[in-house]
Amino acid sequence: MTTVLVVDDEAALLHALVINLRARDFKVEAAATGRAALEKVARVRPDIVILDLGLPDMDGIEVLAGIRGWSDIPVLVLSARSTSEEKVRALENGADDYITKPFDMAELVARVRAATRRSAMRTAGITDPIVTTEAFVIDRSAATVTRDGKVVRLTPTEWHILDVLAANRGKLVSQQQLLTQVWGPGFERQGNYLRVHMAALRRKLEPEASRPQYLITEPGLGYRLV
Amino acid sequence: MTTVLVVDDEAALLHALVINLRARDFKVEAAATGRAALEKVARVRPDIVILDLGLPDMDGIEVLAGIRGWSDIPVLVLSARSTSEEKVRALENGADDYITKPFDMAELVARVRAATRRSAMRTAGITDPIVTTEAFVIDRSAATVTRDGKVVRLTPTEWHILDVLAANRGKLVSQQQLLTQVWGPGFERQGNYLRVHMAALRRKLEPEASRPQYLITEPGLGYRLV
DNA sequence: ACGAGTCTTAACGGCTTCTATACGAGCCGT
DNA sequence: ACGGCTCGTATAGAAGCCGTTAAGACTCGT
Repeated sequence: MTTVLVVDDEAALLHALVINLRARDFKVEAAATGRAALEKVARVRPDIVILDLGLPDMDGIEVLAGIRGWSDIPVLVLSARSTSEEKVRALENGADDYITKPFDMAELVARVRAATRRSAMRTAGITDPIVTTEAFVIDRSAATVTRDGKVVRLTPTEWHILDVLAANRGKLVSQQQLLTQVWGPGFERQGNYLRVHMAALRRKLEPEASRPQYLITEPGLGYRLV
Repeated sequence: MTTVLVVDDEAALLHALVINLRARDFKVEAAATGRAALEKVARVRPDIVILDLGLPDMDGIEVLAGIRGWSDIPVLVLSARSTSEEKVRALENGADDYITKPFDMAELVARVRAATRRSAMRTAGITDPIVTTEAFVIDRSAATVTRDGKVVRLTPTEWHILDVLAANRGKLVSQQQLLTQVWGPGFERQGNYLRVHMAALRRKLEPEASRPQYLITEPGLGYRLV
């Protein structure tokens, strides 16, 4: 779940923000001073910060700079000042958005979503989705299977099937699910396709194709990768 | 240099934007209709789009959706409407920012900078600008390939393909992905383009063009650079 | 307006892969 | 023990995909 850190010293506004964001399925942390904000950013590691510039203990831009000194998380600035100088100053100092008070709650939430969506894209591709068993390794992003250090050549449909199974490793995947995912809708009756290609997969991946240890069939239901 | 595509049908406003952005060291392209905008996004590949929602030929949100269908570039929406419904609609549909007219030019430029800054972070940290294989070296920032110490001359399309593959080195890049990234949306069916240009690439880069070692084809799925 | 370089388009052959079918093995409840 | 059902295996022909080539269309600079 997305964690939002809200920084504001007005209790009423802070409360309103917390309530509204919680209602929209965000996990919310709150801070009322610049010092507390910096501390919480470091400790909680939120996915986004909503920062009111009018804080009692330090200048809002300083807080922003303090965050930007070591982190790239999106910061959405909130302020009563609407002059373009103020906006430009915040944006040039690393803010991702600038909203003037009073603001509309729906818009603010939409802007929070937009900012997190973009920053999530960045971290998305980093972790390679690799599924391992004792006998072989499936690299879903590279579309390769390695067994005993050697890449196993799979045909397109074999790969598709294995990919679906790997995506639900351990879980049971029904035949219908597999058929529609791999062949598209309308092939739900072609259970024999599955049998043929599962056999090919086992021949290539299982140590003993006749006694499957990893590509398990769940009679009457479907298949499972363990 | 950062390239920005400005989409607006009011000649005066369009001109003002172009002038101001050029003065701030942006490379600027312009479009006056939704259709022209979509075409230019695919051809020019700007780093950011400034999109006025009030276009004569199609709904601004449609244009936005048309871009988002295949590309992640930042889109900054411009509109005369200031209701929160409109803002939310644009932001939920993939807009990165929403500015209401009339707007301050300095603020707009600051917001453009903020959006490009964030999107640049994404491509910077992840992909190494230089990709090396045993046979040749790809310098993505200089757009050159070196083989045996000599620069290999590539045609624009060849380079574009190689660039996409290099950005995902080791990973499988599907044919559709390659086609939309290189030719733009609507070319997903032209698999033969890929065949022809991949052949040319291999002739120039592979030691043995008939037995590819680096530009690997994964039948039925796509290509991979190793 | 011309020419060099580039992209599109279409066709073909070779090879791999999928489909479709048939048959045997195993499991289950009666 | 037996019939019914599902699953695994084998195989031959059909279909699909890829690499290659070459010719026409196009773009650009001269």
